Amino acid sequence: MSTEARRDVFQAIADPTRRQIINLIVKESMNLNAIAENFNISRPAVSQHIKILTECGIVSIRQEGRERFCEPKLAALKEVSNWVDQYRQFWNDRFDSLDNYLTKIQSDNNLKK
Amino acid sequence: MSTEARRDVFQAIADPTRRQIINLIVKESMNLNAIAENFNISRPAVSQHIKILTECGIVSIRQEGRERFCEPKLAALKEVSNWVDQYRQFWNDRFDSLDNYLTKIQSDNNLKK
DNA sequence: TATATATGTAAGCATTTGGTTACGCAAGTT
DNA sequence: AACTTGCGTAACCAAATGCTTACATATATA
Repeated sequence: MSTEARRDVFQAIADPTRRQIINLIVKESMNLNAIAENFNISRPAVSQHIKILTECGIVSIRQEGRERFCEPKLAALKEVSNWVDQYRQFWNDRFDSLDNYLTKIQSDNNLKK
Repeated sequence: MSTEARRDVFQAIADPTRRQIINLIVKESMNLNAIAENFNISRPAVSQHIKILTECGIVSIRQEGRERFCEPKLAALKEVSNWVDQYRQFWNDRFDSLDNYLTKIQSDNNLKK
């Protein structure tokens, strides 16, 4: 994790631990120690994951006394949703079952030219 | 990219170059050199990206003489689609506009307990 | 057959990533 | 005031990532 970098939602969700963190706090807002209890990694490691999630807008922090509660801001996942949605047709159409839909798409493209 | 590792769809799409490759070949099946022409990185670098995409099932190769055409198998993105879909409600519901839907979810959870 | 083309792969390298331990500090508690 | 709790961050480290160049191999083509 180290210092910093350009944070990106796709990169943020690439890590399985971070996906698990999202899945945890979506059920219930949790403070950092509570989150860390669910993993075998150290508390600072979790803290760094949270930092990444915060930096790319997937998580927001609500301070409450000395505790910091993590809340998901899942609208940040819209970017991923939009990206993947543009390809949805390619596995939903009737050619899917024939396992040759790609060839079909290919020939469609050729027709357009 | 290096040698090998446990390939994962989420990790595969984390790289912007790989997302661009997907976007290229979905329009038209292309061989490796044709793909590489679209990037400023070397041909072997593209080859390694293709390898990763192949290993996690997003791309398949159709050999044709000495050329190898890359075709997308976008059903592999289903995993991403399913993952992100489970959170879709959290940015589609009416609380979204109030920007406090998370608080709502939180209180819902509390009620259930 | 000799050459050109299309590609894979190994080796090397700088950077990033994900983890650790050690420490510091603010906010509660005694 | 002294102690405990919750957390951030720095320093360090091993492994992974993304790239390069160099080379090998298979398939056309002249």
